Amino acid sequence: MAKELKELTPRSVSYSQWYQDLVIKADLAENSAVRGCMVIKPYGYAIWENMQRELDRMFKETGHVNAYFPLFIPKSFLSKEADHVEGFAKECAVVTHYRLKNNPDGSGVVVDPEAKLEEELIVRPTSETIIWNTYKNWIQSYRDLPILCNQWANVVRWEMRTRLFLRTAEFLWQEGHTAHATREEAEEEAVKMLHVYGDFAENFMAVPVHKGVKSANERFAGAVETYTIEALMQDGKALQSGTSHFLGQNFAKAFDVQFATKEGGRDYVWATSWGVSTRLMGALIMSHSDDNGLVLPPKLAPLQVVIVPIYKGEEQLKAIADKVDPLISKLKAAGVRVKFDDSDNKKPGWKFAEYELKGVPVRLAMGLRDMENNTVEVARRDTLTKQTVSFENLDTYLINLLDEIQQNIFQKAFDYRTANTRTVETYEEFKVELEKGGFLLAHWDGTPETEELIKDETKATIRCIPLEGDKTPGKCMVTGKPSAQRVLFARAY
RNA sequence: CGGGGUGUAGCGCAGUCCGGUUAGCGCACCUGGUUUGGGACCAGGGGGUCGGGGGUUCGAAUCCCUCUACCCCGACCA
Repeated sequence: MAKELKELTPRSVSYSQWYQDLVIKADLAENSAVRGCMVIKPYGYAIWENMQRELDRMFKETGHVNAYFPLFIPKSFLSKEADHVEGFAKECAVVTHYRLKNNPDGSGVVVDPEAKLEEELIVRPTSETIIWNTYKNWIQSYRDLPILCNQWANVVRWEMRTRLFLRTAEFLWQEGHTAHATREEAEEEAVKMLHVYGDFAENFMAVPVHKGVKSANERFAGAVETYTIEALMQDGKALQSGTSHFLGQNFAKAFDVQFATKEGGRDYVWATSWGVSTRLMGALIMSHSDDNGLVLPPKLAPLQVVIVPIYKGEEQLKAIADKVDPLISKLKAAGVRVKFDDSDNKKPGWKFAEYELKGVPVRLAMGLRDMENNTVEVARRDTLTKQTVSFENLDTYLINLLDEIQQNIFQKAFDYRTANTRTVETYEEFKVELEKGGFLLAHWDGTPETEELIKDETKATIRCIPLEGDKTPGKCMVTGKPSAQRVLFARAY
């Protein structure tokens, strides 16, 4: 009975329902009173904070600094870069007034028609325009370059159809915006940040990603080149998990940002921007979790080890607490996030199920039997296995185990991706294989028309032109025209 | 924005077709007791504008209109 309350829809029944159930039941987020906007709950936010902390560290290690730019963007700014406005205009929230007043009929408040803004403000869908308008004032000479700023912010893109974390009208992200004196330096920056994202995804989220270049159709509005990391979810669909853009001089020209070169000339500044969002939460959930709940990689889990005492009466609980206390101190000193759950209003079995649902990597159970034998029961979330382990040097054992779990989770995801990445030669074969899900490596003639045709007929898109791997040329599977290398196709979120 | 579905206590649902005393059940919650190695049990208790508004009727959770939110499938996008 009670079991059904927490039970998730199995992935085999409905993957999207499973995802929805999991986000809600693991207490990560919920829908809000505002359509399309979510409330990120403390447990979900704790995971996001762990992501932020690590990414922020990586950004700073690569020379970046944080700053903050306004939420509102003058409407006129957006229209300065033609492709950019084209890409975002359809999903912008607009502020038109700055005051409310009491409705004369007493039914609450209404917008005061007299408080109309001189120029309407856009709620940022991304900040390139306001930032380049600002950078214009910061940059006079090559000596002012590079500028390597990042901001942690919220953005709004008015979406028709939303899904918790994967696509919401408002989301949290970071956006890096850099300005450089040379084309080469900006291109290097864009690629460097792509690799930072790739490292983060693989080493912290334990999500293997393909790094590559977007085709023209999929490129960021206003970019010269868009780099992407693409992950594969358990249902065989791809998820774009982070992008890094080489913006060329497009924004510098739109906002007239020029600088005095070393050689005494004048040139437009070269730019990049790059971002990852709370969508990463979706990637994390859909990469590892199972029908019992979340599976979190130890490096991002808010709680890494939970200790559940099994006892009768106060004395036994006290004895167990005294026994594990030094262990907890040692683990904490080693930086392990550990909790001793001595709450008395839930039975051990309930706690076991709950911590499984929440994806805590390691659970220890300790009762009278263990006290007598100087052992503890260690349960792994990733494999759902249990083992009785000696209490001696348990801290070292657990620290190693967390490492092993991190590795294992990555390896599982990696093997899944390998098993679901196939090379196809013909368009017929492509259509057949596509139905099985996963990534398909195929030759493409490089034209937007062919990509569009494939998308219309199969719903598959080019996720990226991989930077690594097989670079052998061939012939386009659709047109037979020359292809420089195989590209990565999939149906995507 | 099109097609379909759902909205009844904090959560999950029954009741709606065929209108009729006081709207039920499970979980959760509160009190007391017994329990504690995989979601404990007994007894007692509290909690509802039946998604909102309007209409039909002597009478509406139930019938009609309308709005709204969420979910699924499409079109569009991170």
